[in-house]
Amino acid sequence: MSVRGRILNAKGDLSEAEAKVADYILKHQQQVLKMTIKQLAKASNSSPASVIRLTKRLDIDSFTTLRILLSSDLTKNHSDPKDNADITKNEQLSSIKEKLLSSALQSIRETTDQVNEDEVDHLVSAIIHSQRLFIFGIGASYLAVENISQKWNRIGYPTVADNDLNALLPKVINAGKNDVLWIISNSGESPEVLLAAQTAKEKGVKVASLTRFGNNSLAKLSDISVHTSQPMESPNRIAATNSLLAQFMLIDIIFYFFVSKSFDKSAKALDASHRVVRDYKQSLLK
Amino acid sequence: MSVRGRILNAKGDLSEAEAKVADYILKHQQQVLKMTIKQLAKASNSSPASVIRLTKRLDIDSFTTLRILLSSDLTKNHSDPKDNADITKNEQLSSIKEKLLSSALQSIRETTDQVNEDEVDHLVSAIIHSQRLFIFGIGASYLAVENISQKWNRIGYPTVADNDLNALLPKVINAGKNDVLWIISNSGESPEVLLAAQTAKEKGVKVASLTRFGNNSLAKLSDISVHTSQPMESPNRIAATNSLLAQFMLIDIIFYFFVSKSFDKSAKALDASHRVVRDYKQSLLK
DNA sequence: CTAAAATTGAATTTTTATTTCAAAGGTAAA
DNA sequence: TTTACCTTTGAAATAAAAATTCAATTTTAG
Repeated sequence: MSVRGRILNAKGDLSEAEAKVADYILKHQQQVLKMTIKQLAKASNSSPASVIRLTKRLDIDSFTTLRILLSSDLTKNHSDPKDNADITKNEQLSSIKEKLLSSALQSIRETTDQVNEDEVDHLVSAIIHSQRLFIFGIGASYLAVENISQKWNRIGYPTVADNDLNALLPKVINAGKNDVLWIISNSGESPEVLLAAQTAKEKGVKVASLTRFGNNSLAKLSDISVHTSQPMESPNRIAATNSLLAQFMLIDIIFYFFVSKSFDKSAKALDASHRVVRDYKQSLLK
Repeated sequence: MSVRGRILNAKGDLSEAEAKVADYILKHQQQVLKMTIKQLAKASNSSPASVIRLTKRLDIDSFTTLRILLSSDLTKNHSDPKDNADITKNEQLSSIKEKLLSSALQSIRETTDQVNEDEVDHLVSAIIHSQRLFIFGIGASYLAVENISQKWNRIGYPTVADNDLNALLPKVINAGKNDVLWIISNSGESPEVLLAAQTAKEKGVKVASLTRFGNNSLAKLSDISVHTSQPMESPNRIAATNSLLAQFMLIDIIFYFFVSKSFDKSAKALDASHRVVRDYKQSLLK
């Protein structure tokens, strides 16, 4: 995993001094490459000991190794300077393409990079052992809800998808321990989704969430939480777009992991689904 | 210049001991990354002093820098050989991630690459000048329909989104020359979408389509057609997934081109939409 | 309010990088 | 052949950097 991914993943567990170092690294990756521990400690207002503690916490064996990883990351992600540029008036199509492509690639790469394997594992197990799977999300996140719903339906795990709290709550009230409610929310702060989560918890329904990275109320409330990468500082307009792609990427990863884990049942079902849809279309043509 | 390049360039000027170190580095780049000077000296049958003399001769300021350059070189030249592998039983999450990532990046890159600028231009003009925009798609493509609908709604162009022919046809029957029907279909061959296209054409409604690349009936029927890249020969299971990401990427490109072209109206509306949703959430919290 | 645990950076120790330097070997002119 | 003068080399010394220890301090839990 990349240094950036490691840092974002560990963010919650870092002490204050460690977090200062981590922030400095995120913001000055290029410079850190050429720094010694002492310099980095000074630049980030901490101490050499904290720098070392951070590297250990990131599961990197030495500061030297950290620099090597960082160098590799920077080469890999070497993204054009087009970064972070917002869309402007009367722009050329080619310029828009470049901007969107570079930020899309970055989002997708980073999201994949920082997938938390344990959480995905929990989520997949929870779904496999659940009786029913409820999925909830509003606004743009409802697209992710639909996507999840369609995918799991295709492998023989019927789901209940909602984007209306009034429709969801009665179902949740009557749900129980063997059910899972998976909530999608980019910010993790919409009152609607928080209410849904709270209600589910009170009924003993297992709550999973998919949010963007970083502290948010929904993730805190959830039993299981997975994350998309937080776009660096990409402008408002593009950010919304990237979060969708990132959500879809993450869903794909989770879905295919699920398929792989329940292969005998799921893969067969998936192939059968493709076949039945094709046959249906054939019959319509006659 | 890469470390390898530097060494080959300097080859003639190296002393015997320096050459031994240089050879060792060329043959064991990966290991050298993790070695100290002393270890490298021993492994190459020379001395620490010779190692340093070599780095200076290569015009590299320190051994630490040499390692950083080497790390970058290795990353740059490491190409991903994970093409076309399907998901199998009980696979590691990391392996699934790699497969999905590499095929996702490819789809998105290719789709962006082969955007037909003229067609996008036509489509954008048609929408700008239209009275009403109908969007239609079934199955997984309905996610793209919803995505388009939400995006244009946000900039003050209300849309009519459907995934049910029974709901769509009555609307199309009563539509006219100034309306646009945009149909999303990966294959471009579903009977439902072909029927929708035919009906619209008969009523003089302009038909746009978004399909995968290559000959397909829907594209032929359409007045305007845009394409996602045709996945090379990626296996069935992953292909479905990639086509969604590619559709979304293409939609983003078209959308932001649209925003850029109608900037004064759209950008303002977009920002206002973000604001009004935020305010609404604030009010719910009180 | 107190005891235990966690956090922190100064100081120290350990390790690594770099420089120095004397020995060894080579070369060319006398 | 001798001698003076390069060049190369690695052992040893030095300098620098990395990693650890530990006591002081803050935070947390009871």
